Amino acid sequence: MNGHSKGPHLDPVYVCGHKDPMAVRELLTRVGDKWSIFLILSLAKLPGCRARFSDIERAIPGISQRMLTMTLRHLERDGLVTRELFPEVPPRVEYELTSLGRSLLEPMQGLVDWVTTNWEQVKEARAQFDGKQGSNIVDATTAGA
Amino acid sequence: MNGHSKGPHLDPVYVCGHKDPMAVRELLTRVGDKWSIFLILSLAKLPGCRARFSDIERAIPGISQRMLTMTLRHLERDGLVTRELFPEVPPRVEYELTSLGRSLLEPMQGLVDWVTTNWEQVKEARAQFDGKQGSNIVDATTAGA
DNA sequence: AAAATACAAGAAGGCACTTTCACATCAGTT
DNA sequence: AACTGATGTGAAAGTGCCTTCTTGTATTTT
Repeated sequence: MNGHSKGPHLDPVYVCGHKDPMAVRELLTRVGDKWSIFLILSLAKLPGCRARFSDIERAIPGISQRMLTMTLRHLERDGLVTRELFPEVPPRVEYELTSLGRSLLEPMQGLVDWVTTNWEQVKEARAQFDGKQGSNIVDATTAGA
Repeated sequence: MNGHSKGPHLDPVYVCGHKDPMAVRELLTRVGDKWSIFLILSLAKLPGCRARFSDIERAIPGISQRMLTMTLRHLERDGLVTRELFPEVPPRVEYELTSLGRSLLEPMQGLVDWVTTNWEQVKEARAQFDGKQGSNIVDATTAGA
């Protein structure tokens, strides 16, 4: 219907006969980088889903000014946050989740819940898998009694 | 409680006073790579959430054998898919979403729905943002009548 | 006058993720 | 005897994200 042409080096192919996987991957690419989810969930917890630059910086240990700036720009570009500059000195800038950004919180919460419920299982699966790799080389194929 | 030591270079810090953002980011790191979501959603659509290697390969245009193998290994390691090798010649291998993997489909569907509903808005926001950058240099600050 | 503030952009480098290409298996087919 | 099929591994190269460091502003404080 609408010829969507942009997107980060994604072939305009409808995978599996649907366009959903393509678009979902774009979303995951957008939100799955190192810092975006921290920004989104941090803003979500603050009153009015709003905070200034330095507040977010403090809320996310380890983030650099550069990455905070860049991540906020990306989210702003995608319409998920707004940026409001108050021309004071020193400057004050407030970021806020847009309604679009807040609408993303619901499905995000679904992921949060899934992780809360199931992450332990994932870690166990990893431990078991890694254990098998290192020590138990002998398997049914080679273990002909 | 349990000293989890592995994980992709993540500081053991509880961000925002919760551990959720950390774990969610781990999940997004896991599932947010270039191909994982295609694999998961492809398997989800197939009968029994099960398919062989070459079927998945055909279902995902552009994926290389190497990336398909590696992505499947990662998902297997995390307990999201199982791998069953039939020692035939030529070999046959079937992959299937585990119950853990299938439980992830529900929150994933939440993302799919959000994208279906809102992605157009994201694209519009991007277009508008990119437009402002290029041409409309003059803003309220410099435009003192 | 020098320092601190709050925010942000630029350059340079490292590292991780991806891609591409080649190679290996082993029975059945030509 | 060479080829094909189905799955997978290894090496090498490319690409882009992320980190770190530096520079900048204009006012208030010391």
